[in-house]
Amino acid sequence: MSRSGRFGQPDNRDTFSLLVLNVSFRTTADDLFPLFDRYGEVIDIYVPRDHRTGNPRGFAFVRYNYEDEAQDSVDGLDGRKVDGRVIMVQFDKYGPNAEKIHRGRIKEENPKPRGRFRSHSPRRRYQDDYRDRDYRRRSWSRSRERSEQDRNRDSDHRCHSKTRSISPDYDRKHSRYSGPPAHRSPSHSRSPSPRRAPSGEGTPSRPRDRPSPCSGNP
DNA sequence: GTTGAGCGTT
Repeated sequence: MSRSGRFGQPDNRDTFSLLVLNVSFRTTADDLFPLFDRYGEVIDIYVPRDHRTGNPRGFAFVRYNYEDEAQDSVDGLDGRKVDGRVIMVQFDKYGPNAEKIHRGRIKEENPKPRGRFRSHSPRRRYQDDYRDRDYRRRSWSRSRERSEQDRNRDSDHRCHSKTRSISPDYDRKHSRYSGPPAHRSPSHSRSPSPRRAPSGEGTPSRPRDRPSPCSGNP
């Protein structure tokens, strides 16, 4: 629940979401509530956190009922120092009302760029990013092939400097921690491990299946 | 425990 206390039911349909960037890691929704509530009625405030550490990511989302209040909040809180950090308030580009923001009078009512903190913030257009992001996702198929090649090359490069002085036994014992890069992914579904020793010899390594290019390659 | 461009959960 994004309710930070007395927040009612947030309506994503008629509400305007504001993105607050440059927020201190210690700043919470409760700290931003009195600040944004001054310029208008805050519907809801949400501060995304990291799933790994649980720490805030450094930005928050503020929802308003009317764009007027949102714009007023942006004009008033944008560039304001909060918790010793200068925050940047701007409209979200992913919200349902993103189009209204672009075609709305928000842009017209702001003909004079304050140029206070936007000068050193060369943020790219999200429209292009959105398309670019989709393009990257489709390139994942080819990314896999490149991954194998890179890995192969890495193996070759390693046999020229390290594997040379290390015994296979030593590598095998420590191969569990420094060998497979997927040791950090507990998900079994993600790592099907297509190449696994069919014989239960108890040797995770496959010296026979994968001959060393150093010795078998003059 | 850290960090500093960016886009979010029941």
